This record gives sequence, structure tokens and C-alpha cells, in this order.
Amino acid sequence: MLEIQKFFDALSDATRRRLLSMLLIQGELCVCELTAALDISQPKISRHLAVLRETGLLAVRREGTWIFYRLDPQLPLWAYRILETLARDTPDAFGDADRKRLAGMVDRPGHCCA
Amino acid sequence: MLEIQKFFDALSDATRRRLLSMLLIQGELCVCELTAALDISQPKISRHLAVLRETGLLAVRREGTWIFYRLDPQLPLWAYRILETLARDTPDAFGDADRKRLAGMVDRPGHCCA
DNA sequence: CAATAATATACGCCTAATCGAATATAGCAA
DNA sequence: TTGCTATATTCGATTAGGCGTATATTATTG
Repeated sequence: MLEIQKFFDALSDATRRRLLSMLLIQGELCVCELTAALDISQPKISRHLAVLRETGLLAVRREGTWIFYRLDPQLPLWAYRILETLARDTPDAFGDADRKRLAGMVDRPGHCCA
Repeated sequence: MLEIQKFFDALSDATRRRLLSMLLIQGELCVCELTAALDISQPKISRHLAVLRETGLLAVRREGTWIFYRLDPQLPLWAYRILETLARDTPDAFGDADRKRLAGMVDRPGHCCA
């Protein structure tokens, strides 16, 4: 069950807010995509993903060596509402740049050139 | 201007969330009312009110020795939305008890017995 | 069985936030 | 002025959380 205190603790860090915003807008992403999108070291991304996972905000799926994260589909409505406001209505300087870096990433898993 | 980082820092503390919820639901309240409602020491309430004020979330009005706080009426929409979800839709164990204590308070400023 | 790629965790260090207790300030009334 | 009430601030101690670096794990491929 999602605890309010842990929920807001999670949101108090900018990296974690960027991760949540990306996942809300883009859907499922793997660690390497998030690392490229935010342009942040892999251990740092992994640690913050672990915090979000333990908080109960993220669901995980493994596919080979890749590990895909997404917002937990069972998120309570109040939590989802707040995350949606954060991702869509907040004047965040990062959102655009992060999505641009993701779009420019080469060799994205699941995006083979067909 | 309200900074996102400071906004979420403010929400990461339970006492500050309780203060914001009370002010959103009840409107303007003075420090002694908030102290009674939350049943928390006056210096602690004052310190957290100062944080919220400096963050840009609260507006202040003095009337004699009383100091009344309310949500800043100029709050950006995204911030107000999040606070509203917090105050109304969150399964918070404190909200009901806090309001009950406020209702039971005697000698509330501005609530003379008529 | 290597060797490599993707991801996760452990370790020390450092900064920042919170607390209780004590004290300071401001307004009002006599 | 003195005293009283409401509110704010300071102080020192403790604790939690973030960081970078290094290392461990897990799965795949040859």
C-alpha cells in the first residue's frame, strides 16, 4: 500500500520527479533509456528507481538483460492525479529536454529500425 | 514565484501537509487555532509556517496580536490542484482529528459566542 | 566455460533538515 | 512604565538523504 509520507518523500527529489514524469508521459521505459533521457549516471538512476519501486510507485518487467519500468497500474487515483499534474502542468525546465534526449537516442530497445 | 523544488520540499513534511490541508479546507486560521487543531507545540507550528510562507504558499494578515494565515490566493493552478488532492482525496489519518480538535477549541478568535 | 552488456548495490563522506528548549519580539492593556 | 498574550527565532544535537566511486549481480553470447 502506498504510504503518503513515502509518496511525498519520493517527490521531494528532482531526479525522481523527472523519472516519474517521463514514465507517465512515455509509458514503459528501460533503465538505459532513462539514463540517456535524463543524462545521469546509471548507478544514480538505478538507486532512484529502487526508491520509487520500494515506495510502491513503479512496476517492473524484465526482458532479457533489459529491465522495463512503468508507473504501477494500481496506483490510487489521488496519487495518479498528483503525478499527472506534475508531469503535464508544472513549469518544469527538464521535461522538454529529457524527452528530446530520449527521442535522439540510438538503439532503443523495442525500437528496432524495421 | 513558487519554485517546484521548494514546493515539494514543503510537502515532504507531515506537519506542513497538515497545516496546508487545514488552511485549504477551513480558509484563514490564526497560529493559535492551528496549534490547537494539530496539537503541536507553538514553536514547531511557527517554524513550519515560516517555511511555508518563505516557499510562497501562504499569505499572512495581522490583526492585533493574532496572525492569520491562509493559502496564497495567487497560487498557480498546478500547485492548488495538488494541494486540493492532498486535502480532499488523500487517506490521511490526521485530517478528521485535526478538524475535530479545531471545532472543539474554545475562545477562537473571530468566533465570539454571539 | 569465458567475456560482455545491463542493471543493482555497498561504502564513506558530506550537507541539510528537524527537533526540543530556551529566548526574543510585538501588540495591547492598565 | 509593567505585565500579559500571541507569535517568532536561535541554539546545539541528532538524523536522514544525497552523492560518486567501486563492485556485485544477472542474463546473453560465443
